[in-house]
Amino acid sequence: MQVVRRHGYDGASLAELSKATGLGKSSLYHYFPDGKDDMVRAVLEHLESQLQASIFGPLREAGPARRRVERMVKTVDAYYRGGREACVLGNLVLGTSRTRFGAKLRAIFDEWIDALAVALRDAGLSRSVARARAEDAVIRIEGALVLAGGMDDVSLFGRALKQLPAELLAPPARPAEAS
Amino acid sequence: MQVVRRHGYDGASLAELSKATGLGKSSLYHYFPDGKDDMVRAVLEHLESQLQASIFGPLREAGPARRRVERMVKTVDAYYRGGREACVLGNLVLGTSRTRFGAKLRAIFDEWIDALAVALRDAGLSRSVARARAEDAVIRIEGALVLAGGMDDVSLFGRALKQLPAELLAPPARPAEAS
DNA sequence: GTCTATAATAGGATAGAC
DNA sequence: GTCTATCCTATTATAGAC
Repeated sequence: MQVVRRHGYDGASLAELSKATGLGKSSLYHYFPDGKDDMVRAVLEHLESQLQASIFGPLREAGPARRRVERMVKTVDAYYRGGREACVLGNLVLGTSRTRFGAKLRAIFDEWIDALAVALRDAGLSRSVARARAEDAVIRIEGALVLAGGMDDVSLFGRALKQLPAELLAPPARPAEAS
Repeated sequence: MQVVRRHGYDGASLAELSKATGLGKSSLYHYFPDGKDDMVRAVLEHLESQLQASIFGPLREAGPARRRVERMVKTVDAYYRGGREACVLGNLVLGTSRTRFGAKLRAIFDEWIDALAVALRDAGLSRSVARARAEDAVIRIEGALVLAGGMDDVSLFGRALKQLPAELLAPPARPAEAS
């Protein structure tokens, strides 16, 4: 997963995957007979259950909505190491890997948005506002990772994360925000 | 530029660059003696002057700030073809290309944020709020491209762009927004 | 400046011994 | 299940004719 998140699909060579896992190429092909595609699929499966356990699940649990959102922010911050690590998903939204793994990528993004929207509904927001803000949150997180990486300034990521709870949980009175 | 924006650095092979430009490999090496790095540097130079002419410049021109921001949004929408095209910059914020072109990437993002902050200051916002919101705008644009790509739903990009002017030009009274 | 041809290497993938 | 050895292709890059 680290290799894919750092190099993307095309940049993740078998040599690097071998080094990172400690497995020789033959062992990799033993576990993943279909080659690199198979390995990246496994990365996405692993990522999905990781996210389910650490982010999506907690967002749906009982408890104050603000707490659940703040917990997500903390977990996200840790997961991306404060903006120093890139996003596996963002990295695979590119070139040929996008068409290869499109369905899974979409599913994971969707689970994320859904789980966050549940928390926002519990905070009293309408279904459509909750959905729109949940999308916005993911947009901000992914965008902040890109900009923090491009500017080589992780404080951009920290600031974006810090703003999230207030923006997401604000009263739904903002002008252009449709119900 | 199209090849780089669609495939990223690692995915942009000389074969594709040759096909896209209509130049044979030898011709490419004639114009770009240092190979692919040279070509991508040229892409970034070209992109920079394109953006200066079509986005950064107009953002700094005289005229109502709202108009200037709306014009940027329109140009951005056209440039990314409504979310169907990826971002060259976002694509190069990855793997080895990030360290190779880091300085240029940072410079271009910075010019963008600076130009936008000028417009926002003209709208009456303080220097620090203008800067923070300008960063936020770039974050949203890049993030919306990632999510629209990942979800295969360009309407996410359209919606994010549509919200931008109002969010950027809102009165600076929002709670957690430092001066 | 462009072409054909060709290096030289890295990349993905497989064979077969152990 | 792991190892060494190897294949094949794509890739970056160069040489030299035109």
